[in-house]
Amino acid sequence: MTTVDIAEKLRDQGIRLTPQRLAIAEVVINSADHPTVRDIYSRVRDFFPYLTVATVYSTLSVLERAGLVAQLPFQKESRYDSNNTLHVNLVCTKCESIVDCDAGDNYLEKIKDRIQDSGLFQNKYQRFDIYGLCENCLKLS
Amino acid sequence: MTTVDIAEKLRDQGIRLTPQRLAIAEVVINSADHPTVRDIYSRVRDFFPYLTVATVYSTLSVLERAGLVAQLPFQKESRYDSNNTLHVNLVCTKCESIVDCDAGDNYLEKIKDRIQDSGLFQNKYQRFDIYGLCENCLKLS
DNA sequence: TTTCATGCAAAAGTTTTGCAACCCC
DNA sequence: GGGGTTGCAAAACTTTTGCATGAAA
Repeated sequence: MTTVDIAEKLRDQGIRLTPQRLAIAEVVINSADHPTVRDIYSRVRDFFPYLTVATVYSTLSVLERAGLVAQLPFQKESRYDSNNTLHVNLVCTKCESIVDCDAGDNYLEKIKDRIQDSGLFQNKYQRFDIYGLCENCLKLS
Repeated sequence: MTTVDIAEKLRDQGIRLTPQRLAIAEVVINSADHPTVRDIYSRVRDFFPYLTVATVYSTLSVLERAGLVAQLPFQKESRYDSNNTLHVNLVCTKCESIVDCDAGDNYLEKIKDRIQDSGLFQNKYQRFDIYGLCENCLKLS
């Protein structure tokens, strides 16, 4: 996604536009590796040497409330996902890589629909992780 | 599950049996509310006043490695799940309750099978959370 | 007897908070 | 100009670690 598109998205959501925010949003949205806060901090810091982690945390919570990114808490630290479609995260327990994966046949939609239709719960968003070994770690073992 | 059954399970897994471990395992396995470490600590402490949180953490990691419980990291703190079947966690964003739910039609099994069959990933275990409003919070709103 | 768990204390690491200066709208 | 954001520092909290004592096998 281009810088201009991201700026427009932020404005659409009523988020005040600052250079730091734009840079942070750009890094998270254009990273497919589900970066940690330290990853994001480190990548954005190349452009804003005075940036602090507090600003990164603050911005990420703004982006999350706007629905642009999702926080994925893990045991050690959170990862961030900018894919807001219904998908599965394939989490490698060895190298800690995370890859998005389509579940196929609209299975996830069907599960959510059924729960919604029961009237016992009102769905907002979801997280589906499958833990195991990624292709690369499989080869190495 | 009875104390005797739990003791047997621990022994089967080669876990050294201590009164503290048995009590912690019993609390987690017989709690359907997905307790936090502090919840577990507080419940077991009634019986073992000298118990420390370090022991609770240590025991939980042993139980997790044995596959008896699953850790669910959240933003604030982890919750513990003793349901090792393929299910969905309905997580209320208002009252923070977590209720297990069957997905129906073996959808989860089908999704996992497809990923496994692709040969690109080797499944171990999974976590599927749906966030939203629980029945009770829906009524109150 | 040997090995491992417990309790206690301290450390580590992530995330949050408070506040003054500054920038966006 | 007004209100929200940044940067800096410190605090809060969960989780981990080290080590001596004590209990399980």
